[in-house]
Amino acid sequence: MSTYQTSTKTRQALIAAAGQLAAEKGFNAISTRAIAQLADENIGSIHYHFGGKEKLFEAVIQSVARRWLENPLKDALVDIDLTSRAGQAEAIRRVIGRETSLLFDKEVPTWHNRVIFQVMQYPNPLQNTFSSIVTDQEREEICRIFKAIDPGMDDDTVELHFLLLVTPLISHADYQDIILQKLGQNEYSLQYLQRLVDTCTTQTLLFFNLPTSRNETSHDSE
Amino acid sequence: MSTYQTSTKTRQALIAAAGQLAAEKGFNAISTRAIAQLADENIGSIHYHFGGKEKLFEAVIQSVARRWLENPLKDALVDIDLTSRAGQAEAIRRVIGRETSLLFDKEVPTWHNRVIFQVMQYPNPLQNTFSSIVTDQEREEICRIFKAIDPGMDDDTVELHFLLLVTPLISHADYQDIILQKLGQNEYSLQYLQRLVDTCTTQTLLFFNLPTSRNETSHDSE
DNA sequence: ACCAGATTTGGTCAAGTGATTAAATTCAAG
DNA sequence: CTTGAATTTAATCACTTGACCAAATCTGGT
Repeated sequence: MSTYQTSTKTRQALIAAAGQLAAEKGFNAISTRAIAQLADENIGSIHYHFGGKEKLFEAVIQSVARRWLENPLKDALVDIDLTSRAGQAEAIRRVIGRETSLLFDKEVPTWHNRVIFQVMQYPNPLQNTFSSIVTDQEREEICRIFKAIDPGMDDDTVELHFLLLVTPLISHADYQDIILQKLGQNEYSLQYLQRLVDTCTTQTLLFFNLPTSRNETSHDSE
Repeated sequence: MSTYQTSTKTRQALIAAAGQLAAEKGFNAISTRAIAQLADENIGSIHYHFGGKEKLFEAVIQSVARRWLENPLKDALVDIDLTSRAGQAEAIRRVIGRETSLLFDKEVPTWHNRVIFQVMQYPNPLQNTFSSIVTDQEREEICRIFKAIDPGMDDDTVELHFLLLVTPLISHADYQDIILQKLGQNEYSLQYLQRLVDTCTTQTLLFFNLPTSRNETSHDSE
């Protein structure tokens, strides 16, 4: 009747193991046996708990997506007046800040980000799952900001600026290993992340001639 | 004796097929049989011509890297005076322009870029192959530019700006399929690429307070 | 036309694949 | 403590994997 205590533990172990391996080798390249072994669970459990390999992968995506679902971008922007230049600048700042927090939160297992990008690389069913849950809403909100900054902007240009805003962050998550190797660190330092956020923000604000300081309207560098 | 005509044709067919499949599913997820079938060659040929699956993959990387090897960044910058603000600006312009050409050249099979990023995602032997051939030199040249722009810049900051310069382009190549889908096109239009280049360039030049027009020297006090 | 070496072919091999299931085990509720 | 459902286990299924090889075929030089 009721569920066992061990049940959710087994599920979580399998999800974590699958995510970890998928992050490393890609979803196409991992076997149920490898997952079960890493999770220290039986192979049959995958079929029992999830109904098969593919369903397990769906659960992995859901698990990763939860972080975004719990922090809707819309909520973070709800108090902002997009008609003022200062409000627009603040919106840009929050978008970059929030995305950075979500991507580089030290609480989050390192495989989370990589799983996302494994999935987004090439059209596949899992990609649709994640897009429809997360990416689409994000894009919509961010595009709304750009439309407010320049109402005459055509759709392609909006998409371009959306991409220019998020790709540096995405790449930093995507290529975390190589980048950290070059930086000689084993995780992004707070200073580095702060500088990343600041530089991205400033570049965007400068480009749109928005106030770079929260209190002023004129623009100055550094 | 001499080699047969069909030999290189077979090799090329296998490399192309392997690249195509690796672009789609990743190097870890493709089989020699699938490669041989797509190439319309016999499975045994892979072992005969390359000595095994892994060696074939090495050849794929070599094949992709050739484009960069034939266009060294150093050559593109050889006539630039990095001590002048105008020269620094021109250097930035050339870096972005050249990288865009290399990445989005319509002559190049679409699988080339994706293979690169499949390989760069996670530490593996193929990654070292590509890094040592291509990435390391690129980074060194670009970092030289930033050191010229601001000699006081520390190494981490140089790396950061190196990344901010190239990641928008890389992501555009990396996530080509999703982006094009959103743009409703099947390849990047010249206008879009031009706007991408211009925007990236302008953002960087504005940030470093470099002259954004080729004829001016600098339009601000320093 | 002929030959020697280059290439291709089709097949075998052990190892690994995902799915499935019956049997064994564990646990919460009565 | 008993009971019956929830969970775990280990084994089997048909199938694919990369490597390898001996035989067959092809090709360029003579």
